[in-house]
Amino acid sequence: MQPESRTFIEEARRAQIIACAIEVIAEHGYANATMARIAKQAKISSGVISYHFGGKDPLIQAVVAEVAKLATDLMLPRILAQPSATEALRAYIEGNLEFMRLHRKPLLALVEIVTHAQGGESGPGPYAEQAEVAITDLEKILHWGRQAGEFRDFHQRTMAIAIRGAIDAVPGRLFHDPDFDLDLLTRELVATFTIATRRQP
Amino acid sequence: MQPESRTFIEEARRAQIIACAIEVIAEHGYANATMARIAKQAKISSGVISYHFGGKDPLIQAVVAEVAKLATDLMLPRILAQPSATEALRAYIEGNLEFMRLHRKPLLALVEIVTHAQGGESGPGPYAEQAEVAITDLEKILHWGRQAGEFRDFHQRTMAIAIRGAIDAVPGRLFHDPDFDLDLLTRELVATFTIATRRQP
DNA sequence: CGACTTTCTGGCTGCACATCCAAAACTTTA
DNA sequence: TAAAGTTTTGGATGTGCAGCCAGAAAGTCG
Repeated sequence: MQPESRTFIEEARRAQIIACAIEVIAEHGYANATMARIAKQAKISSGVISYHFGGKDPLIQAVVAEVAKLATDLMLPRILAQPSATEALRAYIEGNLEFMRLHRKPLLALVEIVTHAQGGESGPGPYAEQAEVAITDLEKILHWGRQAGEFRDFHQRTMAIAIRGAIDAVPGRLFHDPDFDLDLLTRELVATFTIATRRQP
Repeated sequence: MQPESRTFIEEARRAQIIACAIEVIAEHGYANATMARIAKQAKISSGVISYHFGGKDPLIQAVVAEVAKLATDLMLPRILAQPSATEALRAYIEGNLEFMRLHRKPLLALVEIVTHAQGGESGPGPYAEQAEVAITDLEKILHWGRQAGEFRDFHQRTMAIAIRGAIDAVPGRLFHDPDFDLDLLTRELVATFTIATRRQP
């Protein structure tokens, strides 16, 4: 069913259920996020979720789409506005960490889903592609900097993996230590990778 | 029951079951690693596992202990043998990636367990401490380099998080892309963090 | 107001799983 | 070899879950 053809009630319910799913997953972890629990959070019967989404998997997918949209909307414009690759890299790192500050719970929910969800058997997992895209996008910035002569001669893919790895490690820290100094962390990460990528004297 | 007081059969069974658990978890993922499946892999009845380990949780703990021991035995001597912090950091990164090469399956199993296991509710999770220790150990190397004047003036904890994040991102890549060039990755990661940490001219 | 559609409820069903257990098979001891 | 101990089997039990459905409630339109 397309968004345009949805009732007002339909839209409201979907939004409410997605919000409650995010809340429950972020607070109690993916494994404890049962249909019943999400329904209880929304103060509705669990059948309603099946009615509007068709099952648990589609609901989870909707949550992922929602959070991914939030993140893209926040970060993409910032990155594209930069005049140089060095500044784009800075904006990339800052944007990621800013998102963690502004949307803690949605981010935690996303991380829970991406790390815990799996589509039967050892296969790539349903969100491997998402991770791959994140790496490739970052590689584009690095490529830009290499072309422009701003960066030193490193292996793009490895550098992309290192940077994303460092960023992806933050939610876990944030989760277990809420008093984490994100500003400090942001400054230090930007400094570290600016030094690590720049053309050496 | 202490290791010394265990029968020959007891020891053999425990080792066999742990090996099979590693195999199953690494090949099929934590979620698909049921008692029945591990038992089938070992060609025994599932009751035997309960008999020797007392349940699933203790088995998983035993697996973690086993792999952690493997890793420590490989890496610690290498790191302690280095004459400078810079070389210790190199040995740390190389040791970690060498471990991934030599013990792919045990490592995958460990990662699966650490990311998927959880002890009810949102609490710290049973292996949060393990991760914390890994960070703290790395901080010791960084502290050494700072004291010795080899490294620049960065925030130790953030740098430790970045380095571990980069290393921890590798298993995921390795898992979905077995033809990954680990040698290249190792060289590049060492180069990147050597540059990122060294005293700037 | 009625017919009709959309939305919701609460409980039922079936499945996958860890755990438990009684008895069988095996091993050690005397 | 018999008795006592250990190990293994295979199935029974109970739990927690997603999905399903019959009917109730709420909303819409002539």
